[in-house]
Amino acid sequence: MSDFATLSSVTHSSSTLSAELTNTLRDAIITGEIAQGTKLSETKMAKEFDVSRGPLREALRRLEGMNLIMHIPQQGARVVTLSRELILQLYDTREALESKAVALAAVNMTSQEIDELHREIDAQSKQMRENSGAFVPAESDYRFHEMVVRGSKNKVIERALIHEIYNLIKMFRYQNEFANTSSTNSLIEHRQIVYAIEQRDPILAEVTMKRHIVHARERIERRMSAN
Amino acid sequence: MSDFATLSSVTHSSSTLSAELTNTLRDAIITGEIAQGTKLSETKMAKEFDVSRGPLREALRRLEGMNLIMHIPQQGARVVTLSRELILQLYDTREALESKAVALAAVNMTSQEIDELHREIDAQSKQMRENSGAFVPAESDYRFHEMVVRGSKNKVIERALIHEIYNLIKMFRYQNEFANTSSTNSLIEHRQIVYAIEQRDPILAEVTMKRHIVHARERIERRMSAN
DNA sequence: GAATCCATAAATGTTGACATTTTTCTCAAA
DNA sequence: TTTGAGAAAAATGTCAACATTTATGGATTC
Repeated sequence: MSDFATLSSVTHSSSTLSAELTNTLRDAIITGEIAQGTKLSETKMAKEFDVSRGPLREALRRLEGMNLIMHIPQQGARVVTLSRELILQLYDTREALESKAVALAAVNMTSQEIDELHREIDAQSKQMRENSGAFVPAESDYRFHEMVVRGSKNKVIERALIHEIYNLIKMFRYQNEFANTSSTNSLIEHRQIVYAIEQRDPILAEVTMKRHIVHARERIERRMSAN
Repeated sequence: MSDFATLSSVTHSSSTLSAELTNTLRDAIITGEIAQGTKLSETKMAKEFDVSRGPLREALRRLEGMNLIMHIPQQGARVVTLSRELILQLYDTREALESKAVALAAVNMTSQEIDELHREIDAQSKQMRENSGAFVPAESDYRFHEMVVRGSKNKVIERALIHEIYNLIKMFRYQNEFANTSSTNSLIEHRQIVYAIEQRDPILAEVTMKRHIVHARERIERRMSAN
């Protein structure tokens, strides 16, 4: 555990202390600064972050809602452990939600939003030409997928993915280099997805997205030994 | 609002006060005892339930994670309002998640679990023959769908549905008689779903479940005027 | 009569202390 | 050495009071 109060200084100020703590702890968990499986002692953390236990406990309840920690009454909270099983289940869930999201996006996105998608994958293309390494940068990949999800205009799907799935996937990718967004294939698939949206073809969009995520899942399953 | 502490006496005791409060408030919101859009005043509720604001606030953070309330910093929490838009988005989300769940269930369910599914729909069949009213009882319908979801063995999908989707759908159905599980068609569709699982045919199971939920969605969309 | 400002009231955010449960450590006995 | 009981320590659960922000209401002005 050591001293994970270090990140707190960098955190942008939110409206309430509890909300700030939530963001700080979320980031510390995603990056692994607080390791998987760590017991989150309220008393120790309250001292480290120099806050009282009230707001801290509220932040823990929120992180529980994000699937980032598990809480057992009378025993406390632990950071989630990313087992091979959980990762694959996350990708199955993502496949279901995000393929539906892109089908809706094909109907509901504005042409302006589609333009933004183009700009994002053009940037990806440029970065991959410049850097010899054939990887879509993680941040850009997240932006792309979040733009699609927001384009669905479905707040329930949006919240489920962004609030409860993506954080865990980010955590996994941040802490496992081999999980990174991979080859030029991803960029090609991104182009296919945008094409389907542009054609206002929800079925094509859904199939294309499904394949994109299944590919990612397969890549991960292959590279992951037992865990 | 009036006196929504009445239900608290019926609540089964959980391990912590905060967890009890969460369940009590969840039920009160689902039944409409606390009406949609109601401002949830911490001070008033603390008095009514005779608890301090600490555990109450933690319960509110959890209900927020269940999509049952919305919280605005420095302003407080309100019970969610079930707009026509939100209901349809819930059903779209459910369609995506539950059709994936049943596909997984077709692969992962034990034959013992499938037997339980049979018992449940047999009970539904019996109840519909006895009561002239051609409705699948809501509680039995929930049990059926939850058994399927658990059968997927995917904890992420299970939590998303049970924790964040079903509560809102229960709330909608409880507060709108017209939203009830409808005709004999539902029972037939349940039988088709069990058949597909029994055949270990994930694709058939997925298509069948998707149709089942789309039908429910269409029924609701028809019966709902603007909102 | 409507709008604005200020004082008051009330609500949310935060804190530190108390209560109860769980964990840890010590010491004795098998 | 290992096991078990019991006391001590530490952790989680809960409460009541304080701080700060937001909402309310009446008086004043236009």
